[in-house]
Amino acid sequence: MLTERQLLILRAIIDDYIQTAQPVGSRTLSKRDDLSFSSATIRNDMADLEDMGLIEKPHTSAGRIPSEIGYRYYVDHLVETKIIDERETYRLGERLRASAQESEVLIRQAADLLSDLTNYTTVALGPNSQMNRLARIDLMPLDERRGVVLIVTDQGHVEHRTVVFDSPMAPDLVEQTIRFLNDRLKGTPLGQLKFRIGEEVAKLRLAHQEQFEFMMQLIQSTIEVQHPASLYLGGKKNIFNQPEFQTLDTLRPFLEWIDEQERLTDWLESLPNREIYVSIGSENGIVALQNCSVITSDYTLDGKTFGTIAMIGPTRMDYRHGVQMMGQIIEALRRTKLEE
Amino acid sequence: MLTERQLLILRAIIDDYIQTAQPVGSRTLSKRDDLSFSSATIRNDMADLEDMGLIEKPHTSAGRIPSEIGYRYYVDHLVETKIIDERETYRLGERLRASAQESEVLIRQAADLLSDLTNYTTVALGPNSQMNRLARIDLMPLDERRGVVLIVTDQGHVEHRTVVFDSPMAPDLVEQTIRFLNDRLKGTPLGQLKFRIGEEVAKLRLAHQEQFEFMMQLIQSTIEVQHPASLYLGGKKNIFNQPEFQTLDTLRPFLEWIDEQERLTDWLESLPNREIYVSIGSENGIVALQNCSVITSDYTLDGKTFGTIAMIGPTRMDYRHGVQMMGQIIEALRRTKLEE
DNA sequence: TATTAGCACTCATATTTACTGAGTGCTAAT
DNA sequence: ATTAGCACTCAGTAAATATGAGTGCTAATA
Repeated sequence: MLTERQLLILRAIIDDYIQTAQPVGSRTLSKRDDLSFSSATIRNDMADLEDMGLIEKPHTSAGRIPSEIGYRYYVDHLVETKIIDERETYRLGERLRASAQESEVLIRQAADLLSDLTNYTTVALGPNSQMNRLARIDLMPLDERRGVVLIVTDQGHVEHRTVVFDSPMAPDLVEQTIRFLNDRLKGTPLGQLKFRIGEEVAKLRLAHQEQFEFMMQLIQSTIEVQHPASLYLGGKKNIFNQPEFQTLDTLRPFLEWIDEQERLTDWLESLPNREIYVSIGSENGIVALQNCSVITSDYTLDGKTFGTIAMIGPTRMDYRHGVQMMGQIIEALRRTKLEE
Repeated sequence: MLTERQLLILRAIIDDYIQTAQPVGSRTLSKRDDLSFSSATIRNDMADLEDMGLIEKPHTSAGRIPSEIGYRYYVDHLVETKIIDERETYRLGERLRASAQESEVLIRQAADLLSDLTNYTTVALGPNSQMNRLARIDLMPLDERRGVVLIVTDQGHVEHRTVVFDSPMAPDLVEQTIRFLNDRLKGTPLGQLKFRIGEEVAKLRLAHQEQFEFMMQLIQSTIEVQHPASLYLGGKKNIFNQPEFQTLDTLRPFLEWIDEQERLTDWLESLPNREIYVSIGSENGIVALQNCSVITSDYTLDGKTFGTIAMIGPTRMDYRHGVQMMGQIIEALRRTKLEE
C-alpha cells in the first residue's frame, strides 16, 4: 500500500512528465510547493515506487518516468471520474448543432472538436449501417441496361451501386419488382437484407420465372454492397507535435496504421462496449500503438446508441483532460436532437 | 549546345542519381562501360554542364546532382515518348476489369495499380460531378418531417442529403413536386442545377404558393450539396521508402499536404488539360511539393473524358518508368468498356 | 587541339576524447 | 523518520582529429 507521501510523489511525477515529456528527478520534485520534503526523502520514496513497478528510469542517471502500471494506477485512482461542466457541455453542443442536421456531419464535427480540444488524434465511427433498417430500395435506370440500386435506411444512410443487366430492363417489370421488394423488406435490418431477399426470391421462384431472373441479378449486385460503417479521422496532424513521435521509427507505424481504414473500423467495432474506457500503452494489444494510449467511448446521438469515438495520444497523454473532454463531447452528443 | 559526350554524361549522371540518390562523381562515371573517358575529361565536361545550369553540387567536395533544369532537359530530350507495350497494356486492362464495373472502383484500382507499379504515391480524381447530368432527383421520406434527397446522375453517381422540413410533408405534394422537378430538370448538368431550380421555382411562385414553400426548403438543402469529385489516394505509404523523405522536415509538409482532400482536389482540377505532363520540383508551385515531381494526365474511361490521375515522387524520380507506366494505365483505362 | 595524369585543396562525415551536469544510492548525522 | 553529504553513473555535447570522395587546375601527352 502506498503512503500519503508516495501518492503525492507519484502524482507529481506523472503530472510533471505529462507536461514536459522529460524524466523527473528528485530535486525538481522537492522544489515543488506541494512537496516540502528534501530530495533525499523523495529519492527514498521513488526507490519504493520503482520497486512496486509504478515508475522506472530510462537509464541510471536520469529521473523517473511513469511505467504503464503507474499510468494505470494514476488513471484508476488519481483521475477524478468525469465531471460534467454544464456550461461547457452546452457550448460544445451549440458548436455541434451549428454545423449540421445530418448525423454523419455531426459526428465528423464532434471528432474534429474533440481533437481541437485535446490536440490528440481522434477517430469516430458512425452507426454501423448493418443495424439500420431498410427504409426503401429503388432502382433508377440510367440507360437500357444500366441502373443504380439505391438503399436508403431509416437513419438517412444511403448505399448505392451501379448494376449492369444482361438484357434490357422492362420498365414495368422493374417497377413491379421494386414495389414487391419494398413491400416485403421495409424495416429489415441491413445485416439481414441478403438473407431476407433470398427468402423472398425463393417464394417467387416458381410463380414468376422472368421476374425471378431479373431479381437474381439485382440481388447479386446488392448483396455485394459492403455497408461500411462511416469512419472519420480528426486531427491527424496533431501527432506531429508530440515529442515522442519526432522520429520516423515511431511515427511511421502510427501513420501507416491509422491510414488503414478497414483495420481501424474493425478495431473500433471490437472494442468493449462501455462509456469511457482508457487503454494504456501495450494494453491495447496493437503493435503500432505500443506507445499510445487510447480513450474510447461509445456514444449516443439523440438518445439512440450510435457509434464509437476514440482519442489516441502518446502513453504520456493528459488523461485527466482527455477523459474530461471525452465526457463533455459524448454528453453534448447525447443531448443533441437530430430534428428540431 | 551540348556535345555528344556531354549528353552521355548528363544522362549517366541523372540515371545514376535516380538510382542511388547519391551525388555522382567523375571517377564513378569514368568506370561505366558506356563512358570510356578519363575522369579528368569527364570533370571538364561536368564543369561545362554545371555552367549551363544542368547539374550542381551540394558542396565543394561532393559529386554532382541534376538541377531542376537538368531534369527538365532529361525529360524533354532524353526520355522516349511513351511506347505502348500492347501485351502489358492488355494485362493491366485485365487486372482493372477484374475488379469491378463501377467506375469509381475502377479508378481506385487504377490508382493503386499505378502506385504498385512505380512505388510512388498516386492521386486519382474521378469525374467532376458538376459535369454529370441529372438522371433523377428523388425525395425518400424517412418519417413525417425528415427525408433523404437523392440526386442520381447519368454516370451513376449518387449524391444524397438528409433534410428536415418545418412541417410534415404531404405525400401527394411531395410526389407532385418531385415529378415536376424530374420533368423539368432531367439532363441538367449538376453545376447548373442550383440555377435551374431557381428558374423553375420562380415560374411556379405565383401559381402554387404551397408547393413553392416546400420546394424552397428542398432547394436550400439540395444546393448545399457540395458535389465533391471523388478523390482517391494510392500508395501513400510509399513515401516512407524514399530516402529524401527520411526526415520530419521533408516528410511532414508532404503528408500534411496530401491529407488535405479539398486542396488536393482543387489542385488536380486546376492542372492544365493534357495527356501526360511532367512537372518538376518547384515548377508545380506548391511549397509542400518543392522536392517532388509530378506526372499528371487526364484520362478517359470507355472513351469518355473522365478525370485526372497524378503520380507524385521525389524530384529524383524515375521519369522514364513513371511516364511509361502512366501511359500504359491511361491507355488501359481508355480501352476499358464499362458495360460488357 | 583534345585528352589525360598528377597534385594540392576542400569539406562532409565518422571517430575519438574530454567535459559537463543532472540524477542516483548509500551512509552518517540530526 | 528525515535529511545532508558525497561518491558514482551516464547521456549529451563539444572540440579535436582523421578519413576519403571529389574537385579544379596545370602541365604533359597524343
